Amino acid sequence: MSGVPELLLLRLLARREMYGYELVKAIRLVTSEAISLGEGVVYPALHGLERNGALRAKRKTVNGRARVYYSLTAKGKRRLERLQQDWNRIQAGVNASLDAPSHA
Amino acid sequence: MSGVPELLLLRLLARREMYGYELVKAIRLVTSEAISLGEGVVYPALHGLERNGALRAKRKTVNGRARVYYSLTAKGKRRLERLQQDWNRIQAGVNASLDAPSHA
DNA sequence: TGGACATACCTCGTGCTTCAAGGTATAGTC
DNA sequence: GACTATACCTTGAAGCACGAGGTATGTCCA
Repeated sequence: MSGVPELLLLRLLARREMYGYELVKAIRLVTSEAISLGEGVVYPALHGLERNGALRAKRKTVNGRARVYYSLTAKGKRRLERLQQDWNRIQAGVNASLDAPSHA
Repeated sequence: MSGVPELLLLRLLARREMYGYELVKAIRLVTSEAISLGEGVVYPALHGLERNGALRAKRKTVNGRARVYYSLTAKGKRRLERLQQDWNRIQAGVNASLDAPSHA
């Protein structure tokens, strides 16, 4: 039903490559604290997306810190588009319910 | 994260009392097929909401058919308001992420 | 020197939600 | 007598999300 975490990750990574820890903070920031995904959600999600070919991982060391940068593959782009459609569909459905008249 | 099914059920029941089978069809109808909750989702959800005092159940027989009508309690109304706020928060967060600029 | 804090990665166990599939029974229709 | 619609329900499996924990390095300050 949800898949929101995956959608957010893919969307951010569609713009530029980022690493896990950065994504955790970026999501809090972009959503003005409305959504806060813990590391326990983000890391497993990234591994899963890499495993099924939606993401590509690249290891880099910056300031003596090991980072794992992720970027979207073609498959990941397709997946993002589909999740985005799903989200729009659900959003429309829920909002219709919230606004709906007392019903016929 | 989600709680969408619960939100939809409470929202519909806030307008008028309804029974399970009716709710299943109403959700499909109101959301133009965008969201379709099976009976395996709806019945357990209703039972759970009744158990914790958000709903009141009333048995009626109509046309020889046994129906269980549900209506909101005061507690259910409060729960609905909270879920609705959560939903708005999440919706805003996700949409902000979708629109967000490439980031600073 | 050592303590605290931020950075950066990770896993594990638990529990909740959701789903599809199946099961019962009555009423109406052909 | 068979099929469809109404109406209720449970169960088992799968997927998701979360908090709590664990490791290690760099920085800053006292």
